[in-house]
Amino acid sequence: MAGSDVDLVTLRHSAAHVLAQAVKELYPEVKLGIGPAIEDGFYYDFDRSEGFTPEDLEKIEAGMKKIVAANLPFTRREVTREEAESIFANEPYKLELIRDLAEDAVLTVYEQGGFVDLCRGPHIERTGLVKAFKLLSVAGAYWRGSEKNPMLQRIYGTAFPKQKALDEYLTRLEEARKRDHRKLGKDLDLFSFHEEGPGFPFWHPKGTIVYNQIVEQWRSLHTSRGYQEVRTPMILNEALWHRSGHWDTYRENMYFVDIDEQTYAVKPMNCPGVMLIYKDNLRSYRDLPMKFAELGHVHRHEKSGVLHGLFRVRAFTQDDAHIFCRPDQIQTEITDVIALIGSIYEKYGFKDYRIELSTRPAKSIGSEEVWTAAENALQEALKTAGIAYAVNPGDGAFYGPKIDFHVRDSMGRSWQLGTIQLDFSMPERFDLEYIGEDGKPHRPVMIHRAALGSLERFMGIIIEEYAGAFPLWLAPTQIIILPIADRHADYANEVAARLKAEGLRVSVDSRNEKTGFKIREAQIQKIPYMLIVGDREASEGKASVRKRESGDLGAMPVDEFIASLRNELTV
RNA sequence: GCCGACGUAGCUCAACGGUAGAGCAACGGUUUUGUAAACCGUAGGUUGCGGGUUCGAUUCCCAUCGUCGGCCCCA
Repeated sequence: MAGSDVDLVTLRHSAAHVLAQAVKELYPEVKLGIGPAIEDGFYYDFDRSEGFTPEDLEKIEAGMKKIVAANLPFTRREVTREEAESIFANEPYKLELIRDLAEDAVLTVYEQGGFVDLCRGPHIERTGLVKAFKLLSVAGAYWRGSEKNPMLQRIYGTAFPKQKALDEYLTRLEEARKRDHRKLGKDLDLFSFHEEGPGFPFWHPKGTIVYNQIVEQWRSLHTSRGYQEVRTPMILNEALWHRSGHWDTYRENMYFVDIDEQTYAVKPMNCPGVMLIYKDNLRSYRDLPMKFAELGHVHRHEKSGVLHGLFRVRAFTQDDAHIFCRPDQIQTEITDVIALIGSIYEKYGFKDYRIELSTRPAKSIGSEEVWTAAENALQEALKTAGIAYAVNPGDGAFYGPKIDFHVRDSMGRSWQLGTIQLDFSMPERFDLEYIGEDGKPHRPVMIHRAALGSLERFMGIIIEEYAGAFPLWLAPTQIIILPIADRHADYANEVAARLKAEGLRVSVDSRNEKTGFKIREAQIQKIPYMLIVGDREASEGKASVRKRESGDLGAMPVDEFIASLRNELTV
């Protein structure tokens, strides 16, 4: 398997070279950036003032087909720095790359059909091997990934060894589009966005039911593990944010309001508010750990270009919690949090997740010693728990290092959900204390953590995960009752009342429509169960059950149906 | 924020310089219906918002807001 992965990478990298060759042949004035293979394909960056139109992409694709048909050999050649500089004399970006290569680096170029590119390789043998490829899109991308650099035109494409694999990939893209949460959110009437508040989601009744179900599950798991739920204010005065360090490190993402000649900030994070709760009482070593959970609605002024449905919004609810503990409790606490997060994911079928440890970022607060201590503590906790993890240098929060949970969904996509952040700085800044066994004040440690990350993003993820077909416990409408004709409405309402009495979410479709039509609509609305009731059912106290996934299950007594739902809900 | 594309009825789309059109949904009627779409009719839009060009703009130009695909960021 590993072998074939490498081949795919090589194939795509070579396809990127073919793309660059085609572009250079069509538009010789274009300057080359870089063109690597990426997870699902490849891209190549070009500097061209006019950009590329979809028609240009078609021409380029045709050019690539010719190059593939010519079956040109790729040849590798080692060159001296001087040779390289002369070959790429008209390619400023390549020259920059050459300049930045280590003194003793071996420079290589690859050539096919007169097109030469600076490249480490490897490549496939001949262009004819690029059998199945397609250019997908064009987008701006900063040279070397920095917004300080010029923006180049990036052409994305993908390539596979066989046409069948390419077709399957394109079908998969199509499938992913069908389950896009933005589309399903509209189709299923879950939420909306409006010009009046870009990036601020509006939860409709059905979406709110799903949201509340998630919260209910979250809440019961937390209270049973000793968390105490709190709520802190949405806006707090400027002084607090200076003290927390947000003013200096996070201000550009914050909203402010001026009232009574004071500046208030809308909270972008919940921690400073919770600090005040901790400080409101004298704490004993016996009180620790204290675990304050908060479904905190935070606002962050994200740049307009990054907004993306529910995945990236400007107001969201973190399933936050702050654990205040003694230094000797860090490991147990972190181990507990890891276990809790795992049990929350399990309910959604997310069993495949990986953990990453992120260390001190460039923009941060706190001393070197404190950071090292915090990073070591997290690492120790992970090692003791025997959990494998990768390290992301420089990716931590400004107040401390963190562990992130990345889950893989049913479509193989990865999402960052949970996070555990260890913080020695904030307790320092807020001068938090607890009285130890020795009767003297000591500094507690704070652990910030979230399991779902943001309820909004999580909703987006599970909408796509389930393609809108929520499991019974989450479904906005769990059961819809479909009376065959007007004369069955009373019986339908009677059955509905019995189900409602059981706490089930049920509705009755008594419209003047044919049963086939009502079933079709209920299927499109992805309602888990349909109960069809007519003369036969009414006379026997039964209901014909139709399940969303498996269709007609036949008639059964209403009690029996209720019992089976009870059973399904407790699994 | 940056690059590019796109905003037409509740939804999905058409018309692309000459008085804005379809399907679905909505509403009214007929039908009383048995496991994924009955039939007939009615209504619905200062074409995102603001300027400009033109005899005339949904169509061309400018600006602005929003959305989409990426980049930089990020829960």
